[in-house]
Amino acid sequence: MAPIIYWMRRDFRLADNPALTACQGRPVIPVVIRDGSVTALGAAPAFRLGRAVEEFCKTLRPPGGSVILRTGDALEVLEALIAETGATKVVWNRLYDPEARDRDSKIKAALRDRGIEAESFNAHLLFAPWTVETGTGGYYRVYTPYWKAVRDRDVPAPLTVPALRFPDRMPDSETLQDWALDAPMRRGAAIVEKHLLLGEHAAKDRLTEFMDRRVARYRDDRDFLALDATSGLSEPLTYGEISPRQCWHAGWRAMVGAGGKGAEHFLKELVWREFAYHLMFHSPEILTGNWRPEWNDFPWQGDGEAAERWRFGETGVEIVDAAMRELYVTGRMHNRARMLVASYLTKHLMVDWRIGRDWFAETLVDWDPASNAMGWQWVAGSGPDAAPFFRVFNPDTQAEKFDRKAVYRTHWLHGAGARDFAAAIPRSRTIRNRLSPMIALSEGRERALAAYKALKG
DNA sequence: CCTGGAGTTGTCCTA
DNA sequence: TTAGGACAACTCCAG
Repeated sequence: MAPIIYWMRRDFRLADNPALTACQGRPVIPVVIRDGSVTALGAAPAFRLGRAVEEFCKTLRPPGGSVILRTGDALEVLEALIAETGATKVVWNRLYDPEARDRDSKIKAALRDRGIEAESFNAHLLFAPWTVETGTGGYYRVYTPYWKAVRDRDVPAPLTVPALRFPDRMPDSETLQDWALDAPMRRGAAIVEKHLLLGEHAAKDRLTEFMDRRVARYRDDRDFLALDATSGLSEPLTYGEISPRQCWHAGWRAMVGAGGKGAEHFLKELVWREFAYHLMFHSPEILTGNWRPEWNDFPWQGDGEAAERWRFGETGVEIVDAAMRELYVTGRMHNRARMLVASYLTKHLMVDWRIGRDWFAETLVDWDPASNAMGWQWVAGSGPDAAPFFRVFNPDTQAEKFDRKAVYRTHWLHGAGARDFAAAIPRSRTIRNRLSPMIALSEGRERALAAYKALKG
């Protein structure tokens, strides 16, 4: 019986996996292709992708199955595998960024031209971007109406784990060692590794634990930087180790149960992820340009000393520096801290939001193109449904509110986190403590607001 | 077509 | 000490 090729990209799970489920009954050949979309990844996302592949291989059942690794143009790799194995069908779960859509649609057409079945599925999102539209047929530019439009929709129940079988002889494969996806991380890899939430089992356990123990307090506690009060699920969601549908149904069960308002807020956060994809699909320029073109005239600062000090937590503003260290050591950052450091970079330092976007793309293990671009433009003020520009975060006020006892700052500036940071950064760098801020907080605020005012006038 | 309510996450000053 | 209003209009979106 001819095998099916299952092309894996961001869906490293067995449960609720439509493409994998479509492989039932025939021998399946899972393949990961190192094409341009992989080589273009930042250091942390590339490293994390490799770990996702490795972990997925361990969960494959029955044992004996494996994931085939190949390098090259995706269509050429798939065609080579078809020739080698006699496969007659290729399946995958869709991605929604513009480059992937362009690549995948061409591949689908090319395969079908050659008489190969090609089928793709939605697994990465709750709501395919084109299925949500305003009353007049446009796309949503404001979150709340988007939320109201989708919150009561039926979401299909998650699929169960399919029964798989593999060909008697698998095609040749490269190895993860060959790929060396962790190489750009250098000595940081071993440190970030300790903080990963890795694999399908761990993600499922985390979701269960979150719904059992944390979600009821989510609304009240999620902003406190030193608490483990958020879901922490962005990372496995990015790599598809858990599906948004699994999260959605768990959230709904909690909301009608003991989770209440906290669970509702969790669902809204999940829908922010959907909204980001909705925007990226209908307005892909959000990835690269100021979504509001008037911001093209804002005097954005380029990549200089200010940006470099920001990246390595040397701004002299403790809460900002602590957060930047958290990012470097763990590959993640608390949601509120992300807003705060983004506000500081784009407003107090007036550095172009794209410089921050790129650093996050380099360092976040939960990096997602849609959420990252939307988040940066939201804070910078240049995006859809953005915060008003006068809404400038004051790092001192934020620290007083959300890190009152300085537990977070102390950990990253003077405690175990500081030691991890010292061990993670390039050897060529020396840690500089007690730096003076580049600009006083009030002065930075006034300067940014003045530049904004000039823009409007 | 018109109308009107509303808009994730803030800060600062004044009374 | 604390609560309320200003900050800026503007766009979005449903009815």
